[in-house]
Amino acid sequence: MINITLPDGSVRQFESGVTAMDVAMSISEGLARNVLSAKVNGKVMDAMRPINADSDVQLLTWNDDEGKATMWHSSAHLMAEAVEQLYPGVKFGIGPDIENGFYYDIDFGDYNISDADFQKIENKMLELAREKQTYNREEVSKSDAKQYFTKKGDEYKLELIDELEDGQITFYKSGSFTDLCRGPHLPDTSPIKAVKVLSLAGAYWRGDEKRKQLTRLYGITFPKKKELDEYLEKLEEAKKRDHRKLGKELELFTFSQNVGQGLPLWLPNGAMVRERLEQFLKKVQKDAGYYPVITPHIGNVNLYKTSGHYDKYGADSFQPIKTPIEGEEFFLKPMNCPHHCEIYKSRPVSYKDLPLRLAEFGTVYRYEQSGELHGLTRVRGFTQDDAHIFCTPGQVKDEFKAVMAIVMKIFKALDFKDFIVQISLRDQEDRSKYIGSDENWDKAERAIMEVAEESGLDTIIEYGEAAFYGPKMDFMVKDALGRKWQLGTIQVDYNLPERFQLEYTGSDNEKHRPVMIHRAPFGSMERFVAVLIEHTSGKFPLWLTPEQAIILPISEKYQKYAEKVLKFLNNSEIRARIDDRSEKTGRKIRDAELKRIPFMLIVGEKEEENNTVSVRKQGEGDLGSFEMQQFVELIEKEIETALDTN
RNA sequence: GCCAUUGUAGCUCAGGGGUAGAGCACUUCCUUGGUAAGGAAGAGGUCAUGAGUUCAAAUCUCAUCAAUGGCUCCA
Repeated sequence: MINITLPDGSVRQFESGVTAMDVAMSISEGLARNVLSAKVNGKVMDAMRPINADSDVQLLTWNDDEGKATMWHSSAHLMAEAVEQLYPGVKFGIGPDIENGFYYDIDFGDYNISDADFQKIENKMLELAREKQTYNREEVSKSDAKQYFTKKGDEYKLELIDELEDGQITFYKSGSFTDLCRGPHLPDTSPIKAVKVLSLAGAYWRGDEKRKQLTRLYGITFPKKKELDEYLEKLEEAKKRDHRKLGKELELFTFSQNVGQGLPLWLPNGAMVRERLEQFLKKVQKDAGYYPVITPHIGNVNLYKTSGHYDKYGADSFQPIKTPIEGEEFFLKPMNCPHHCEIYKSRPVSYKDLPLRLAEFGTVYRYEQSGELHGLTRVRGFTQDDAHIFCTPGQVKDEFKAVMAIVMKIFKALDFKDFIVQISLRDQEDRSKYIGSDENWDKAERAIMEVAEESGLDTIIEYGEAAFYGPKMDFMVKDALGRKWQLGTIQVDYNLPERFQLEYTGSDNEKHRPVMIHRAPFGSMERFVAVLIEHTSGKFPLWLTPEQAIILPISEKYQKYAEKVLKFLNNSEIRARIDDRSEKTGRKIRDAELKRIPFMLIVGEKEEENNTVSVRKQGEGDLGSFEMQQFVELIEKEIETALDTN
């Protein structure tokens, strides 16, 4: 007999070889029906795997993330089986579960699959799922595994097997499909009641663009049809918050083929939002001891040879522009740091001048691959809220912390709560991607790790994500569709000061090398505004929004009074306008609501008599009657609360 | 850059080898209306661009450009 400990601490005795499913059955049949897999001593495995020793067992259902993962991974196998039956001879890459569903990378050979095939695949999957196919685990020797896939002619699986150790290889069979797989899987296909093949995309085998491109089929499954419908509806809702859609509707920005791909044109509304963000940060930076600088949009090629950008990115940049007579070459600047280094060098620096903080909203141009461009989040010309802090090695930590405080201040002012702090370090295996000595890198990485530790923020570490000149701390947020984007970034750099031979005179009267901190709290104005649009679905905070209030006269008779109200608001620095169209009030309200104007001031006979305004808040409705000064105070208070970041 | 899909009025979209369609937006007129669409009339398009097939191309073919979903990349 063995002891099985359940999550509530209770212990039950079973014969050795009991399965998690048996355990579930002993509790209730209903529970057993919902079990997808089980966590045994912290490891997720098949509910049908025998347990031979005392163990902690947690039964996993659709309510557990791991349970969902099991279901989706099994669904990937089901989709593969359906595809194999419909298109015999296809070969399979990998088919994992992902955050929302699963995918399978498939080599369809000559067949040109398109989304017209989805329905057919879905129907086949449902048909197979109804057969209640069991997922059978089988341990196989390396040679048997290779023999199976050699016979099948699946070179992708053979490549995967080659990298596995003999004795560690398992197959899972379900219906007519056998896959090389670690598991775990569902007991059988019966929980899969609703399926959707979502999209298809090319995906390089093993993520290597030099290798063959397979077709990646994305899908998702649910135990209930209703849940699938809800999921699809949620996706539709998310699309409504897409910044590209809202950017058009609210007239924030646009693109023109005549200007060029990835080169955003900011419309007046968008420019107003962006300018206010810039003003906000400028004030914060002024208080934090930054000096503004301004540098040109191009720089001599030699500047980038010095910085190392030329070697690293020269071939993948917009190519240099040349002077007609001398033939001198200039790059559109892809970064502001080389220019700022030259500013540092413009005069001798004493340790008393440090930290020197040079800030610039610098527009940079990068040649991004055409397939990568995406609304305002990935563009070819964008403005960084850049600054470079030159300091002594001893000042690095305090400066780094001060920058983090600025990032937090901004996130708080804009109510960004959902962000990930990522520490991006060197690739542990391949160091050829980086410039600078190991010693400098170690110093920089250590500094960031220490600051992160002391900050108490939850951080994740990603190896291989560092910039080529130094490690960084990135602030990541998700967009409406769950895609992750990097916004703010703070980078510690010992390398560029060396390349540019930056120096300061210390108190010992000797020359020393400063350390550079690159930082951009917003990251890029374009990307930040994009994410802000999606997070607020276009309802910008009151202090940012282009129009804070709109005055809606009930009829032309109250136009004069409306003008009086407007004048009062303008004198109080409130951005407002009158909707003087010959439309009914209901219509004016509807249009203002759709334009996300925070406050609607309805004025008619009543208001004119009492010298008041009727206030309606966007998305909330009627707030009642206010005196003008009262309304101004309402707005001022809301802004003050939002910007009170201390 | 690669794979797939798409490109018709300012926007959202229907249509489809034989004279270009709708709703909204826009303009004018009527209406002066109290918390999410008042009414009428009008104007607006080389059907992304270029070539080819055809008596005839917005429609079929090819190329180019751009957009969308991914992959790779991201200083």
